Amino acid sequence: MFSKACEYAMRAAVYIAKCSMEGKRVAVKEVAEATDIPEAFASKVLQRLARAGLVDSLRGKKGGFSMSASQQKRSLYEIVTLFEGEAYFNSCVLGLPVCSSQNPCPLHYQVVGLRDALKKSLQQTTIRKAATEVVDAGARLRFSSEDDESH
Amino acid sequence: MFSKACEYAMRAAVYIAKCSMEGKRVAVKEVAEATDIPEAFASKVLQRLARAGLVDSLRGKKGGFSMSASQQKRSLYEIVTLFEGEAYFNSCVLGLPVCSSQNPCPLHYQVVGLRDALKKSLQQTTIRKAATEVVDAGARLRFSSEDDESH
DNA sequence: TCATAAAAGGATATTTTTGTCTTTTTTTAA
DNA sequence: TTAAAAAAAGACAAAAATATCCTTTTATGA
Ligand code: FES
Ligand code: FES
Repeated sequence: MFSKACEYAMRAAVYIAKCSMEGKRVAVKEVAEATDIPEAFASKVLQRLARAGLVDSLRGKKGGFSMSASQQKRSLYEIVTLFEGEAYFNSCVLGLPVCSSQNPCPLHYQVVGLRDALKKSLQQTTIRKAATEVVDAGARLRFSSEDDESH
Repeated sequence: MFSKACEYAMRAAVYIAKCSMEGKRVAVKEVAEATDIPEAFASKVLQRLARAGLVDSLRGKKGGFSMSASQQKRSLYEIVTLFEGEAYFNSCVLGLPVCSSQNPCPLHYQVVGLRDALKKSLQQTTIRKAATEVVDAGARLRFSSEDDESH
């Protein structure tokens, strides 16, 4: 459905939002561990999110990543289009170069509604909302997030 | 959404079904042209469909690909799982190793319904039905399928 | 000032996907 | 029986995605 990079970006963003809600800035290393992303890859993904203005980054000792309130209000849709391309939710399921009701593929009317519903769902889901799911409902960002608490 | 191979497989299968409905066996070359798939790649994809029993293939002069009535009744879902793996419609959108209501990710309840709807839709859509769309409603399997008629 | 911690950036490596080419096998029909 | 046409099979090539490593820049605080 989504590329690894995109999945990683969503998991990482939600984790950073969660931390920011708790007033905590986080380093790549912690994000990577908390979300089960290879650390070096997480670094790349976060760079990209930072360049796109979806997260703030601060270099140097005591640096790390954080999200302001307004950044937390951005939608998961923005992350997906950043990593999958703007066209993602307008592309033909059968891979035809354009998707349109004028020239539909045989699956067009079957799936176009579902595709739009997914798009809307992601547009309406803020990063903050997803982070709240983690805090309030115990939703996971890695297989055994319980492991975090051990020390 | 789907890999190229999977998109190609669906387009090719629908085209072969259409031809078989017209009582015509088709060669890779024609399938490739009619569906805008690189010919050599189409050959690989069709081999795989044939090994899976979703299409019949006949070697030699006057050979080619065809689909029996029962093959035409197979669903597009079968093609997708063949190329994307059985787990495709049960996988976590955020890439977690398992998707379950027990251990949901923060998007689980948002998307699980849509994912299941897509699954059902593909399960209920036979290859024949998609081919009928092409014949009856003029649905496309390549950008300008009108070009076929020129000679 | 200097050691340390952290992100940024760049180069490289690995794996997967996509795509191509060549040879072999099978079938048909002249 | 032989030439031609077609799929099957295998090897190879190119591109993209994923992953890792190393160096540079920036900030902090001792
Ligand atoms: S044309 Fe294929 S999904 Fe719209
Ligand atoms: S757990 Fe992520 S979609 Fe079900």
